[in-house]
Amino acid sequence: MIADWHAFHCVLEQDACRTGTFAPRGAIQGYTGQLMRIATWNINGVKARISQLEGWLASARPNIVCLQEIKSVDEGFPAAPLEALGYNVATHGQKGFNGVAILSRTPLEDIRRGLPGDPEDLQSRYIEAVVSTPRGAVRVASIYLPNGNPLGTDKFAYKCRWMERLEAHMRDLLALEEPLVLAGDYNIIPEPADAKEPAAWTGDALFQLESRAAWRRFLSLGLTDAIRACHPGPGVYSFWDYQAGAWQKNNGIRIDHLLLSPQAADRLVTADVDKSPRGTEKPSDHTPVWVELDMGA
DNA sequence: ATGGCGCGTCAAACGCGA
Repeated sequence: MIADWHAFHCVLEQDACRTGTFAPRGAIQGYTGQLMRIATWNINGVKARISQLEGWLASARPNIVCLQEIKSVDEGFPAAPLEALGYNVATHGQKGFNGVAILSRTPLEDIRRGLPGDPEDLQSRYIEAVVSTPRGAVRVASIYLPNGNPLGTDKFAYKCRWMERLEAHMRDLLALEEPLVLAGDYNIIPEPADAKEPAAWTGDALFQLESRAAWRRFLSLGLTDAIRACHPGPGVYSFWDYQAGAWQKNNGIRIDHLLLSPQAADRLVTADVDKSPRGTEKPSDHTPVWVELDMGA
C-alpha cells in the first residue's frame, strides 16, 4: 500500500533526523535544497498576529503558507512586512470573519478565489494557486471549511453543502494528475484518536457523522492525510481551546490537515505539527501544521 | 459545567469560533 510505504519512509526520515544524518530544517531554503515545505495555519486574525507570523516565518522558513481566518479585507491585509521577508501574497478576505491567504517565496500563478459550485456563497473560505518548480507545477489550496455548529441549524446544512462542493472540486483537481496540496482548517476531527477527549465532542459538528463521512470520502478519492501517514498513532493535535486551560492540559483536537494527491504523496518526505507558536503570548488557538515534499526527484 | 477566552465590530455589548 502506498500509505504504508509513506509511513515506513517517514519512520526512516525520523530516525535519520534523530541520528543527525539528515540536514537540519534550518538549512533548507527555497527550492535549491529540493525540499518544499508547505504549512497551514489558522492564524485567528492576521492583524492581531502579524508580529508572531513574521517571527515564525523567519525561523520556520516555509516555502508556502496557507492561512485561514485572516479576518481582514484584502486591502487591510498586512502584506508589506511579509513581502519584506520575501513572500508573495495572495488573499481572499472579507470583513470581520473568515478569509484565507497563500504566501509563497516563489510567484503565485493561476490564482483562483472561492470554492466553485455556489455563486450565492459569499463567504471567503477558499483560495488556490500554482507554484512552479524546476520539477513542475505544484497546486496549493488554502481551505477554511465551515465550523457548522450548532447541529440542526442552517450553519450545519451549510457545512454539509460546502463539504459536497469541496469533494466535487477535489475530483476536478485530481483529474489534472499533478502534485496537489489541499491544506487548511477542515473543522473535522477524523477519528477518536484525533481528540484528547473524544467523548466531549459528541454532538459537535466537528465530530459529527456527516463530517467524518465526508472526510472518509475525501480519502477514498485517493488523497493522503499527510500527518496521519507520518504519525499513525493518537495524540497529534493542531487546536487547543483558549478556555479552561486546554493547552496546559493538552486537551486538543486535530482539525488542520494537509491532503495530498498521489503525485504529491509520492514526494512526501515528512509532516509534522509545530506546537511552539501555541505556547507563546497571545497565540492563535491553532498551531501550524506542515509537510515537506521532495521536489528534486 | 449552562462557561471559561479572544478577535473584530460605525465602539458597547455582541456575533462568532470550536
